[in-house]
Amino acid sequence: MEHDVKVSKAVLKRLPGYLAYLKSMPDSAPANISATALANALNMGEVQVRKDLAIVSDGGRPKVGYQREALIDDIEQFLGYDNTTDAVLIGAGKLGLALMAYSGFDAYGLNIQAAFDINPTMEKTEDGQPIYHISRLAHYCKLHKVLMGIITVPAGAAQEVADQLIAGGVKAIWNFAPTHLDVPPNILVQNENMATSLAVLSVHLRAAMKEEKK
Amino acid sequence: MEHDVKVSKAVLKRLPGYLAYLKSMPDSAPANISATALANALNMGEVQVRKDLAIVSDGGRPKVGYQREALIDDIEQFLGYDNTTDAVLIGAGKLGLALMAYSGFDAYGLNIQAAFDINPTMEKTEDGQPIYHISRLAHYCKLHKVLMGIITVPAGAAQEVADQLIAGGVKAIWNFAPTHLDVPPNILVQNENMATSLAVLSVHLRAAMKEEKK
DNA sequence: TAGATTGTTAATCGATTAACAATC
DNA sequence: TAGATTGTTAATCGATTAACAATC
Repeated sequence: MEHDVKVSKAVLKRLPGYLAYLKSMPDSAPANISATALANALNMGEVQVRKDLAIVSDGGRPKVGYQREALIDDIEQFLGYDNTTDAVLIGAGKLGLALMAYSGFDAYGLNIQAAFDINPTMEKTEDGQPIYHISRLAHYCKLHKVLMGIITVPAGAAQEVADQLIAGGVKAIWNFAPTHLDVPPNILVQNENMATSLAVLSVHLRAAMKEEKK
Repeated sequence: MEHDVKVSKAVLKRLPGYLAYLKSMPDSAPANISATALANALNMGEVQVRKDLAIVSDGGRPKVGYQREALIDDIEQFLGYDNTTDAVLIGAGKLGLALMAYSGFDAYGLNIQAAFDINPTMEKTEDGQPIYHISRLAHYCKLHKVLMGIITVPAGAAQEVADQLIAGGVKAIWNFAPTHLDVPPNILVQNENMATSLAVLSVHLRAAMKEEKK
């Protein structure tokens, strides 16, 4: 388990897939699983899987494979799912409130403490998280040492919100607004942009239709 | 504008970014824009931007750049945003209904015709799109020549839904369920998996905190 | 003309895949 | 021992970046 190695984003994005598959296996399944089996199940190259697993695990045994439970733990630990990250969310609209209500983030160690909005229409969410006016954002982040901000405001307001978050000491931003954010190099912006997915789908569809006509 | 060239996913994912930026410019801005200017605004390499633009546009003029309006049209046409794709959505839960209600997809030429659910609690969405029982899915897709399916059911039901979609002739699947889908090679699955984003963010945060302690 | 900007050709970089030796 | 599986080293592939010639 080489923790100080720089891991590429490509690898990081594959790890949750392994994790989900391993967790989906019934308890009655064998206690061990080989990289080969994992690769086949997920339609991936077995060498790639093996290399990825080598990063998070301290090794499988030839002819036996990896211990399933241990591997799950290793991936979760590597991804930091075992200790909680506090986050705030800005933009208590439909999407924002849906994310606040989503309970599944617990499993990833993400805890959305509070929401902020320029015009809070209620004091608390359904689940009791407070909704504050956006003017208190930076101060709140500093006070509670919040490290992650989730932006679900309209595109036009996103940069301003990002600036406030950074002023408050936030180190990572999960950006659902369909716009580019300008941030210092030490701040990570992860864009959750549906437009990019739609672009890929749309072009594939057109190509598929052309193919059909032949 | 080389349409038959195979374009990598990496390029496709960058195009919406250019498009959004170009569209966000005020009408009062100059009619021309250079790849250099675009690159600076989006913090990208200028050669990369120029190469990407060369794929969709039939060329800019040295010393002048690209015509902004024409470039917007070219990108939209390339991405197929100019002609509508019909889609169905399966899983009329919170996320599913939020996507149905989102009006912004029009801009990408996406039209979600109908929703399906294993247990439809209402006949129509707020906006009047019908919600059918899932048993009618494959038949509906065939009848209406639907090419895209959007899966927002729980992970355990996703594969079954995907199979039905493919049986109905769907060629592209937008998968919001956090699970791997097994599909034939000519079907495109685009995964919208928050877990992958969270993995990237989580690992970055831990590294940032380590850095701080030094 | 000079200079900004384009588009192309070549070099670099990084990630994936293939080949193979080590091990249980 | 034989064979499955691991982990590593080398080769390939693709994408990004750098260098440069073309053009308005």
